Amino acid sequence: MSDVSGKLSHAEGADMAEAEFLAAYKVREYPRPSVAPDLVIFTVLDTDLKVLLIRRKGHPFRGFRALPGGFLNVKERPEGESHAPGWDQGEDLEAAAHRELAEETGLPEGSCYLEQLYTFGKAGRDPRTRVISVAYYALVRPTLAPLVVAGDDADAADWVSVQALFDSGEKLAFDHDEILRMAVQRIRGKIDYSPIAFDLVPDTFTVNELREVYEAVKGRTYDPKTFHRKFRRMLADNVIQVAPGSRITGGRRATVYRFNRPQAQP
Amino acid sequence: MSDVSGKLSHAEGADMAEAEFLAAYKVREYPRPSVAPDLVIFTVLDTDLKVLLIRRKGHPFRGFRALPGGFLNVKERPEGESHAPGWDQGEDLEAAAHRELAEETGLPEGSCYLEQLYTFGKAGRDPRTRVISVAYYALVRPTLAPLVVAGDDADAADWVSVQALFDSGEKLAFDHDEILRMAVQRIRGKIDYSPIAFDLVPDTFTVNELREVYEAVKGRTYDPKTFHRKFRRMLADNVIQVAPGSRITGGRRATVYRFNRPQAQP
DNA sequence: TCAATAGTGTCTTTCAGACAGTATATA
DNA sequence: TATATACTGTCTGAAAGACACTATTGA
Repeated sequence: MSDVSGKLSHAEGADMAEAEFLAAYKVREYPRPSVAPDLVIFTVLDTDLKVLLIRRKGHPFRGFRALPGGFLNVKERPEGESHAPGWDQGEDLEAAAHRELAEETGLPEGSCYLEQLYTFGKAGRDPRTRVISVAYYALVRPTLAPLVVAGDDADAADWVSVQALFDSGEKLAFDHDEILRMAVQRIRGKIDYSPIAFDLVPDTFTVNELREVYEAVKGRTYDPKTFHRKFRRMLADNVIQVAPGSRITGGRRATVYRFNRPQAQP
Repeated sequence: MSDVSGKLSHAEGADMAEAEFLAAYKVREYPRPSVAPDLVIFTVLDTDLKVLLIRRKGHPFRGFRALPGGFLNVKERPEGESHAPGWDQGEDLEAAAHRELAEETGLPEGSCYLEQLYTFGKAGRDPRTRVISVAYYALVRPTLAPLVVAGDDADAADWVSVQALFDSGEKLAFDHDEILRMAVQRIRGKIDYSPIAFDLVPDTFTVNELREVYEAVKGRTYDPKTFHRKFRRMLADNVIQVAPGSRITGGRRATVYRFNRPQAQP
């Protein structure tokens, strides 16, 4: 059940050396699906969680809003045996998601947090052809959000309030409602035990700015004092550091902080 | 970037009604990957977390252990326009995972917990052809585990101790080490805030049996009294109920309980 | 009676939510 | 000085870890 030998029978394959086997291997001719990385791109603007949506100009779901997405670039195996093994199979799935993110937002690669969400593979979810959608979610800092190209007319991308969208009952294209709901659920859960909130504030931020991000994501208020205590714990644990300078917004001068991004340990 | 119109130009598509568009739609001829549901099937036997592995009989990775898996059945669109829309695109991705699970274990569908884990899509992860692996993990009750066919010779499946496997440094086929590690990490995290432990005990169980499952999954011990308190809270919250009967294992008679599976709310 | 398991009570720490009040800036 | 924002201290309750002890059964 788990082995596939293409046009080689199992017995033949088992008696050959690996390099020989691979050189002789032919892809089975069964139909394959398209694989599409779709993106749920979030930011927080005006203490409100927003998602980047495009308006579909063609069928199907013409006129509906949709999540931006694209297709995974796959390369076929070259005919000559000389190329195998180690031939170029195309781009990594994650690289495709990063590429799409950069194309859709116009932001440089690596400027946003990106993580895989879930893979959606119901038959018929795209009426044109069989498509497996690997959904990713991305977090864009509010300082970068206004730079996102809001309307090169190929696909006019807009920041849409998630709450307003849910309240309106507007239906998205394909199964994108389901994808969006799952993404919101994911970040609401994840913000409690991982530092994703720091990818939704500017590089330096005040306590209240961080609190407002929590409130926007969770869709509820936090007691400022209780939040301050959580903040002080993070400071004590060296998760955040005091940054130079300060900020003022109508009252007392506020300390600004910086997230102490943990170094990748090798 | 996000729209695909196959062999129809964008402008043509935009001026047609949806049914017409779909009838005229032709699949673009770009290469596609295979999509493979791979399974990380866990059980707990002798207070030890086990995973079901097969031994590969053919290239590549001949002789290595691997996770069981298969391929998603995809149907191509019929040529005649009469069939569109609503033609059969093949099986749902999740259905493919359930099917594979039933095939690999010999257990009836629906007898195990199954959940999507992550999608692995590095180029070159399968040297034969481009494969996107959608990994799922499954939980098999210890009462069912011995029924799993341990050696129909196509792919001799075995319950392997996860800890022993990690300690041995044995390398699995493909990127299955990475998949297994992520699956273990997932259930270790998830057991703390969701009722997956109840899918790793018999239908009725004692407090200590449930504790042993936690210990096996988390790879650490729990203070029996502290665990008992957690258990009493679940009883108070009606998460579990006292079941008829009792069990005895060499000492005092133990009460048996049943998980009060929450009904799916419509 | 002994061994083995089942089950309970209490202390301590940690953390979150909910409360009122002080400090410092602009206008 | 008035007002808006930044920041602090304390009480309470929920839950987890770590401790010693009692209860019931089979051998």
